[in-house]
This record gives sequence, C-alpha cells and structure tokens, in this order.
Amino acid sequence: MANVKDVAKLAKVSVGTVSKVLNNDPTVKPKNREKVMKAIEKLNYVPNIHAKNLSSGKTNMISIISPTIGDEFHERLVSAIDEVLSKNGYDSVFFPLLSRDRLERVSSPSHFLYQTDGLIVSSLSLTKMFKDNKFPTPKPYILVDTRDEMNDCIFVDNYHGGVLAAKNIKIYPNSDIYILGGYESDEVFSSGVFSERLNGFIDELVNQRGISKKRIKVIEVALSWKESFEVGRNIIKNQKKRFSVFALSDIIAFGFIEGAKSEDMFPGKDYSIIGYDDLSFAESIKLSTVRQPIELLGQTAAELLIEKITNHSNEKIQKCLKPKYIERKSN
Amino acid sequence: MANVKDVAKLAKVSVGTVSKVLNNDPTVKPKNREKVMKAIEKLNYVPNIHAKNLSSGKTNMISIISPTIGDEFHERLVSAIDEVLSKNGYDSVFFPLLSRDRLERVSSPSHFLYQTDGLIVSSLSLTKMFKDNKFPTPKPYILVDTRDEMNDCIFVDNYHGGVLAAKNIKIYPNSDIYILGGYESDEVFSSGVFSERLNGFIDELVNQRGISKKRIKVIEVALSWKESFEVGRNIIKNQKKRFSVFALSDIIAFGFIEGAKSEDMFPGKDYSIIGYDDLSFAESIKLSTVRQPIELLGQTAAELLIEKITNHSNEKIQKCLKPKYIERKSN
DNA sequence: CTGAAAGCGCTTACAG
DNA sequence: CTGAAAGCGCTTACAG
Repeated sequence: MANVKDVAKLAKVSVGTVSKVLNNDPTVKPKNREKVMKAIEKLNYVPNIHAKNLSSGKTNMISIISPTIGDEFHERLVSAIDEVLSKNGYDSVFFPLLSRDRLERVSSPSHFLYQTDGLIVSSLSLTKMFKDNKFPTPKPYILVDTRDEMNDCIFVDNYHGGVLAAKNIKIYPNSDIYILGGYESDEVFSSGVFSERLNGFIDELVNQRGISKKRIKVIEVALSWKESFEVGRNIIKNQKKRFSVFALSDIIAFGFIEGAKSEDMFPGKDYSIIGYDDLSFAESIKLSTVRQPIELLGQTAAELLIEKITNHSNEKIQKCLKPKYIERKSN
Repeated sequence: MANVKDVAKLAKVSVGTVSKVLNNDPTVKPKNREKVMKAIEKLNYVPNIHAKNLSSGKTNMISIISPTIGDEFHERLVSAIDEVLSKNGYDSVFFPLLSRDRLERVSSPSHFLYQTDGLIVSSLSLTKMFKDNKFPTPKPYILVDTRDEMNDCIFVDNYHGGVLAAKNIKIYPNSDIYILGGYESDEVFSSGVFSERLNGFIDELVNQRGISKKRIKVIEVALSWKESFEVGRNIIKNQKKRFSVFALSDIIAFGFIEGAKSEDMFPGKDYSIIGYDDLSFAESIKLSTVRQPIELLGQTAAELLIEKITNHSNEKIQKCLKPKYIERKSN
C-alpha cells in the first residue's frame, strides 16, 4: 500500500503538499495539484483513515446508538439524522445494541464509538451505566427520544401523548379500558417513554374524565407484533361487551387488531383502539393514533449536536416536541 | 486527556509495559500490572483507538453494509452475524445505505468502512460500482444474500425458492396467477434475488406444470407493506373468480392480504397466496411461505469471513443454502 | 505557495 | 520480564 511519502516522491513535491491536495487546500498551485493527482492515480493511493483521525484529532463521523434496528421508528429517525449530518459534512456510523452482550462491549469507554466527533443516542437511558450519569467521553453528545435531566436531550412529550389518547378515546359504560405495552424487559434498554405515556393516559382518565382506576387494566406486552397478536386473541375471549384499548405503540395496536380479528372482533365496532407513533401502515388499517414527529426529532437532534460541536457551546439542552392525535376509524 | 506516557510516568514503568498491560500481555509482572492499573484509574485514562488502529495495523472491527435497516430480515441477519463475530473477538460496525446520497459517500475508497479488518455486504450488488467489480480494499470481504460470481458470496438458492413456490401453489382452472414484487428501483440497491425467485417460479410453472405464460402476470411492487396493501385492494376489484398469488416477500404478502381483506376477500378461500422469508408474523397470519435460513446465512457469512482473515486463505467461496416450503392456510 | 520537521498516541521487535 | 527507540501514516504550524 502506497502512502503519502510514496505519492510525494513520485509527484516530486513534499508530503505537506500532498496532504494539502488531499484536503482540498486552495493554496496549492494547479500544476502541483495535478502532479499529485496523477501520482495518486498511478499508485492507486488511498489515504489511511486511522492516521488521519489520529493526527487531525477529528473523524468527521458521528456515532448513532439505538437499541434495535428492524423497526420503522428507528429507520426513519436515523435517516433523518443522517441527512442533516451529511449536509454538514459529517458521516454517520451506527451502533445498534442488538443484545445484552453487545451492550456490554459497547459500554467500554475505549470503544470506537466514543471517539468520533460526537454521539446521538436514541431511545435509551444508558447514562445510568456510567459514572456521574455521563457518557465516558469528552465529545459532545445528545440523547433523543428520552428525557434525561442530567444530559442534553430532545424528546416528544410522551406524557402529553398519553393525555391526548385519554382525551379522545371512546369509553363505553362500565366497560374495561386496557393499556397495552409498557413492558421494558431491561432497564438500560428502556427509555422510559412507555411509562410516561401510560401515566399521562391514566392521570387524564382518572382526574379529568372521572374514570375509576379499577376499570383500567395494564397488560404488559413487549414491543412485538406477534406477542400483541396473542394478546388480542386472549383478551377477546373474556370480553362480552365493548371495551377500549390504548396501545403504547402502533406495532402493538396492529398485532392486537389482527389477533382480535382472528376471533371475529373488529376495531371501531366491537372495541375502540388508539395506537401511538402513526407508522406507515396506520393509515391503511384506519388506526387512530398519536403521531410523533419522528423526522423532526431526528433533524433537530442532528442540528443541535452540530451546533454543540461547532460552537463548543455548553448550555443545557432540554427540548420537547409535541405529539398530535390523529382520528381514524378504529376509535 | 492522559496518554500512555502520562500513565507510564505515574506508574514508574515504560510505555511499552503500559501497552502490554492494556493488551493483557501475560508477561507483565503482577506488581507492575497493578501499578499501571492504578495509574490508569487515577488519570481516568482511555486509550486512543485511532492511534491503536494505526500502529497495530488492525481494528478488530468488521464493517457490515446493508441496503436498509427497519426490516426484520436484516435485523435478524445482522444480529446473527454480530453474535459470531463477537465470539471471535471482533466488533461490528454498521453502514446501512439509507439513501442514494449516503451510498455515494460510502463508495469512496477512503471511507472508514473499507479500513476495518473485513467487510460483510448484505443484499447488494455494489461491486458493479468499482473497478474490476471488486471493493476498493485489500481487506477480505464476503457478500451475503446475493450471488456474485466475481466475489466470495453466500446466498440462499432463490431460483429454487421460486420453484418450490411453483410446485406447491394451488392453481384454479383458467385462473390468473400473480407474481408480486420484483421491483428494484435502483440497480445498485438491488441484489437480484427477486428476479431469481421470479424466474424459478415461472420456469417451473410453465415447464413442469404446463401453465400457459399468458396466465402469469407480474405486478411490480416495492418492498413495502403499504404499497402492497393498495395492490391488494386494486387487484381484487377486477377479480371474479379464485386466483393465485406468489408474493416475493412476506411483507408484500401481508400487505396484499390486508388490502384484499378490506374488500372482503380472504386468503385460502377467495385466493391462494404464498409468501417468501417466513418472517415472525407469518405463522400468526397463517401465511404459507418459503422459509429462508436467515440466521444460518448470517452465521455462516461471519464464520467464512473470519476464516479468510485468520488463514489468509484465498480460495473462492460460492456457498449456497437451501430454502424450504412451509405450508399454512393461505395456500 | 512549498518544504522540513515535529507531533498525534499507540505497538512492536529487540537488546539486555 | 522491562525499557528505549523506531515506526505506523497522516496533519500542522512555521520558516522561507
């Protein structure tokens, strides 16, 4: 593998000049630039990125950490983030957690992810794992989709989302009201958003709509279509009259609806249901839901991080976006 | 930020010894190891990963490239890959393509992703973008879920998967047979798997089951639940008798089924349908499908890559796994 | 506008 | 088992 020295020798210039050409420094004379380009071409030279990172002290990369991949929420969030980063000259590199084992590896302060120019951490309350509740890095970072008073963060008002669902959900006389979801199997993998939605929902129902707490039943389901399908089937079996459901995610709502359908019960007719997120399928299946501004969340996170990097600003960021209730046929 | 020198000074040893402690070299005397550990603790020392990468010439990281995130197939594939890599002391770093813009950035030979210890490239035929159809890196790599005669690869026999669907699908007298999917909007984003499934299906239908080509209709749909839902609704409108559908992915099958349901037509009753992949929801919705061994695909890819790295072996890899037809109620 | 040289923070033979 | 020193391949003031 050729290096800058080889290129410099062949082009008959100094390594400093080669470096300048590589970095588009406008002070290089066109003639020299051309000589260098030719040498690069001829030697099939590719700059060593690790040397560059080391000597320049920056990477032009931003680490993005998310609990999983494989769901629409994070795909959209991450795409929105990447778009803004890209416009600002940064590239993104992804670290989905995937498993407990990987979480462990990724928590080592010397892991690569802490040595890019900044981090965006999505839907996780990882800071609990570290000393002083801070990530083990001097690099700037921002948390997304989680509220964390000790760190810069941007999130959607999940409590208010729950309130919106409670304000709008149809309730039948003396019927049960189910809350589906909220099960966060592993504390560090959780962001707390589910319990905030749940709290907002219950508070509004009890305090404003005067619903007795006894009528509200929380069913813990993982964020899994399949598991929610099973819940849909099983709950249905014990139901004799119309009831109401607040699913803490559209995924859960969708699974539940299909499970219920398999027992011949239909949303908007045999029961009312409101989901959360407004994912792409929600409109097709006519699911009433609480919409999160996913793209805006990602864009804003990226913009705030870039601002932190460029201005070395240290003011605390606690930004809150608002969700919106979307009425469809299921409620 | 403290560095090895600071640690060495405080621990009263040489930097070489510090480095050995950092890398768990057993030849360090316990006493010295302890002194170093204490100094590390005291100084809050974190090794600079870029310096380490540069001087050691390796990263212990493997780049994983995939077209998208947000789908179950890639989540499972990537998780399986990561598990095997982890057991062998490697960490994985992800580069989903997400967009054309990002693809462009990521195609630069000097991009970080080409300078890890190896690459696994999933569901893409990116090699067309580069000289000699090879990735611009001396590092070993392997392609997954795509057949590429010029490069090492591991894939599932998609042609055979199409044949399996054709062998098993129920066909009604004089009825139409639809193939859904196969639309690959951007050549470099495609892996060619859809057209192989399609070819296997048609060949078997025409040559073995004696079906006239005229009865077979290909409807191009993107790999999108929502778009497939619309197709389900629209096709249904023109259908007066029972028909058959081969969906080139379970996602497409699922969307189609729901769209059809919204017009009161049901799989296994008003039409027959076979999907592809056997994703987690397939069993719940009773979808007959062609199962791909997704985890095995990922594991094997990771194992083969590690073998290439450790043995510097250069023998060509063209590994083919077999799919399996799963009968459920939809067909 | 260019070149010589120091420096980034590690690892790795090698001598002892 | 340890230390001194060279080396990895870049960037970056600085002198000219």
